[in-house]
Amino acid sequence: MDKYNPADIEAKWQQVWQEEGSFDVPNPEDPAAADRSSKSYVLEMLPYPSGTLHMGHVKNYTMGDVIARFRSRNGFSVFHPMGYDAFGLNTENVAIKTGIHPAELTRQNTGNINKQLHRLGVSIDWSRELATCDPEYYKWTQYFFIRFFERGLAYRKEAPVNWCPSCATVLANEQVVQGGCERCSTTVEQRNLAQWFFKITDYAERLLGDFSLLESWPERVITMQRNWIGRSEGAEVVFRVEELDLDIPVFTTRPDTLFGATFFLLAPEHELVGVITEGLDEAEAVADYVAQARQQSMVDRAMAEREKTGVFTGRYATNPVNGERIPIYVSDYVLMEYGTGAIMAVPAHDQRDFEFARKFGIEVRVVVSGEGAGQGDGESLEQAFEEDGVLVDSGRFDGKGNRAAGEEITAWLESEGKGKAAVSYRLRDWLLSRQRYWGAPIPMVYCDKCGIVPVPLEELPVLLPDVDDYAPRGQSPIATNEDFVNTACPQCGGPGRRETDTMDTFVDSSWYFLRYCDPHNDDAPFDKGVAEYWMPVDQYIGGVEHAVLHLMYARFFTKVLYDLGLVGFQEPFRNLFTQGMIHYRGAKMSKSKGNVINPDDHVERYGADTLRLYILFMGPPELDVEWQDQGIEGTFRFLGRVWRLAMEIIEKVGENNVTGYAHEGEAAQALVRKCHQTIAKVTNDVAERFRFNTAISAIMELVNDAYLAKDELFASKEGRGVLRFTAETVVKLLDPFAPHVCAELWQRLGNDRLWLEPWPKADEQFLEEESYELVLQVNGKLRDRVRVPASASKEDLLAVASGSDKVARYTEGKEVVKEIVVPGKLVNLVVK
RNA sequence: GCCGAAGUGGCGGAACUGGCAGACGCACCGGACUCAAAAUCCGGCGGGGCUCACCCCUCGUGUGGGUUCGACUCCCACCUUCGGCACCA
Repeated sequence: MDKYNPADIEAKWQQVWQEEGSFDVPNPEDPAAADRSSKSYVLEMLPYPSGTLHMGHVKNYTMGDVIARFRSRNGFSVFHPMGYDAFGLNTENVAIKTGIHPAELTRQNTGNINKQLHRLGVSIDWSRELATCDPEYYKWTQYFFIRFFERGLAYRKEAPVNWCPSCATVLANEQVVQGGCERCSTTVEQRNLAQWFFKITDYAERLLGDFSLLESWPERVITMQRNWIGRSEGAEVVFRVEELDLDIPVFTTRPDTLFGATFFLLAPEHELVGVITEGLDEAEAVADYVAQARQQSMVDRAMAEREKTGVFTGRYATNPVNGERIPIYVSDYVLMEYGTGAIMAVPAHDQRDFEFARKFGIEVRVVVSGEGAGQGDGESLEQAFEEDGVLVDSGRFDGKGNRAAGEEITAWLESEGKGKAAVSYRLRDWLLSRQRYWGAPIPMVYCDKCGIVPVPLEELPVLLPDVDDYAPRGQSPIATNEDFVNTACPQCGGPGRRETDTMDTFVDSSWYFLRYCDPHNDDAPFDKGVAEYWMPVDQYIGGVEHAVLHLMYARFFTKVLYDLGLVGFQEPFRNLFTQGMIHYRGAKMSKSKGNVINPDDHVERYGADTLRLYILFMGPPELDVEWQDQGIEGTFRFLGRVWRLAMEIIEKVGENNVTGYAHEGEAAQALVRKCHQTIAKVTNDVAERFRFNTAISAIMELVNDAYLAKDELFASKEGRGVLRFTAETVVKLLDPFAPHVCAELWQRLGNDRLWLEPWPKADEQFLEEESYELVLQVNGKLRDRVRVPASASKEDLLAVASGSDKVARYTEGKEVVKEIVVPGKLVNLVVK
């Protein structure tokens, strides 16, 4: 008997798949007329080519491959493409260090990943492979940028932005994690810079509302996006500055507390700070405070525990509900980026305002009275009362519930022209310009006469020029390339200067799933009809770390494309699965912790099939799991066991000995039944639940049963038929997980291409057992088990129960007060 | 502080709709094969107790309560771990 030798087997089948293009799917001739019901777009998040794949990638692509292969064998036309998120800082930083051109590094890295994916046996349509750094790709990224610009969805403005001093570039809000840079953790600084933004805030409402269009997304991802968008309902209320002809609007979620406003606050960056203090004695102190506030980092400013600071402006505002004059202060706990940058302060009912008022000796006036802490006056209050209650000291709204009163007050203000209901979002616009080299150039030209002018669409792509030095200096390295920078204004033909910033790589990855549909199209980013045919992605798989980054950006992009009439759907990913991470030695794998496991080593030692199988067998795919060095040994042993079982059957049964299967005899019948039960379980686990770990364990059980029964079964003709059927079933079921060894065994069993073979179907008649083990309980405690025929009636079961000696031992001399009979399961006698 | 997920043998995990807790795998122990070892095949493997190899009893799914004939599963409170948000008005 040949030994199980994964190296030979895997190379052999990978070559077949590559030469035959086994997983390539052509676009339909007439996409509009084509039947979409049998297509399935299976997609894993595309890799960033930073050298080699790590275990997280292996898990990601193996899971996707199992689903793709499973669906394919279930009759779906599976669309399973692959590409590379090839622009970006990692590559650029390596380029700076080594002096090798980023394009060359990318070529090496993508080539390497391509090889690794082939070695893992992932079933991909390689004819659609793409890299986002190819001009044929980023041409269309630039094209979208211009279309966004024309719609007013891409704009340039000067604003305080996040600056990472280590990466020497600005970052989007989503890329700042706990005050640090997402990539390098360096503390992010605030700088006032002119930058390009996408107006994602215009889509806040749709990004929230369209969750209803999704079929199956993890609840926590939706929650994370909800939190990130941070929608708050409330009111915009206008306060008038005394003596000046100035109205300042504020946003509040608590219009019910308006009568308790005892002061007014402006953010230090508020444009009216200078205006209202002009000519006053307080002007200097205010200016000092503002300057101080500006120097603070965003992290420091965002600390909730910090003591409140502020300064009086010398001006007063008029409260629109009661005409009261309240002092205007400037304080850094008011954020310019949220709401209107100004707030009304109600110290009795907002903890932050309360702290400020106590420090500055401002009146605390209770206007909502509630249970417990809500009793008492402002003087005795120890902290703000933020709960619901009844309004007091609020004019004609006294005695009303605060929630309802809030709505009435808002309506009243609206009729007076002093306010209106309003919604505010935490979400900020997406800052997409980067002062770095390795990205798609922003296709814009600055002209002294015409201003900002987009490059004409027919002149795209704006190619990324070569430079000598990629080191970041606060502006993109391409700014030093005069040939690139100097150009003619597309509008007036006069001298113009090109934009030298490049795009955030998240722009590139916001539409790649569309390009796969039509990757070689030179005339358009994609053919609308073809995209309509394949899209949306039926199953998207990736890491949860992209919950508010890639996944939200891609949703936004798709909605804009929908509005532009380029696609007919509003959500790109119908179903999302987020995989858990693989930990090693108690921590997530990272180079800095030195606990990285290289997949290549394991492929070399055990083969791709073993690695794939182990990674899925470790635990439920959505949970974080711990890599165990000895664990993989077990899966390798299992594949060896499968191999020996199949080979023994091939040798002893012969290729065409018995084609069907009979099931005379108890052992034969039991094994046939087990085969069908396993088919049913594996099918359900893979299709409905993505529970690959239990699917694999079910196959292991079948193999174990076959080992125990085989010596007896080899003796008879029926037995041999059953064994052949068992071997074929195991191979068919294991194929999505371990495709190479299964393809090989399938061939040795005398068949052809396994990946074209229909998925097996469980025969109902074998699923039902003829008898089962009935559990007998007394007062809910297990006392006996008895085998009973499946057809037994409730009465029969009761009779069995009372016939049991063990049960009798516990019911003796007691009164049976209740009999619970669950056919198929148990009988429970309740006694007193 | 708010929101969410998770806590089961020595370990990873199973038990899908409340019904035999611990499937499957790892580790460990024993047996077969062998001159021997490895590999392989077979068996055992939560704790405690007993008239201790057979059988039987009892406790046991983070902690404390509750609902139920019956709870790993449902409800309440708490503890721990992980993740998200957090001076967002």
